[in-house]
Amino acid sequence: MAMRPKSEMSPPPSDQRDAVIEELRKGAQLADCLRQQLELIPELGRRSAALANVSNISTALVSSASMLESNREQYSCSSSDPGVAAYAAGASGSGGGTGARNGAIARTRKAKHRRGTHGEELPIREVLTETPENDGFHWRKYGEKKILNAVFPRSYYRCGYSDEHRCPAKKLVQQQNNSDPPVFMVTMINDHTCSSLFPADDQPHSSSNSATANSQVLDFTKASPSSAAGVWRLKKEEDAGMSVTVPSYTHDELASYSSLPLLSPKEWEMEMEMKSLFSHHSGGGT
DNA sequence: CGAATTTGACCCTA
DNA sequence: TAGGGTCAAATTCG
Repeated sequence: MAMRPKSEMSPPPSDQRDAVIEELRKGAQLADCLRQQLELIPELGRRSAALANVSNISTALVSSASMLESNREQYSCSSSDPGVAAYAAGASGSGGGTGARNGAIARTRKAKHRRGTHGEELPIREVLTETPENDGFHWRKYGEKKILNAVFPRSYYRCGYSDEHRCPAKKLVQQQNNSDPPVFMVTMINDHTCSSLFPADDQPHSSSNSATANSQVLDFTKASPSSAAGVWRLKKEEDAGMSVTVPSYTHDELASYSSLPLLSPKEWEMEMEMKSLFSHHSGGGT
């Protein structure tokens, strides 16, 4: 959204884009079928890992489709005012539905604020997710702030390896609504420079149980119950001996949560990683 | 006991 | 001056 000026984007022809969207949808449906099959795996650890992977694939596909759709809407819309888009985002963004206009203002101001010390643009990605922690990285919370016109506080995380590896990656997590499960807006700031520096067995919390081969995906690092509902839900399900199913959603489901484009490039990257993983040793683990 | 989280204060920007 | 972002001491947790 705030990644590049629209003028720099060169959208594919609409019919071609529709075809791509259709293919992505099919992929998401197939992933869903695969997930149902994976539910039958008896071993909890394996099943959890596989389900998480499939869910990531599904989410990536859905997000990509919605991203394309969102672009189509942008190009078909004559408005070039970024504030209009920000307003649309804020209108459904703040859970109580209050203060949409002010929310838009805050967002605009924030976007300006998020620059490097020398005024350079920071790489920012916004992702809607039910599992804000489930992105495969180790995060350390360094702050929480009640945001004006937002029902829920915003949590501030930085890469857990920011000190050791000088990783500049940061993440802002804000709960969007009070639905079950709640949806979080995750804003990623800066890319990880440490991602290749910590193998699975280097993770401080080996919560990856038996699924060590995929533990980068399953690195549910600790987080406060108040700010990471996804985590407590996962833990709850584990405690109850249930399968850990990271939820995936259809575009319509996600669209009902927010009108924001559902960007998840990180998950896209993860999917690419997984594809290469599967191609190297199909089956991954054992 | 070390690591992670919480939380109020402080700083910076618009 | 208001509001968002960060720091750091205190607290909690494993």
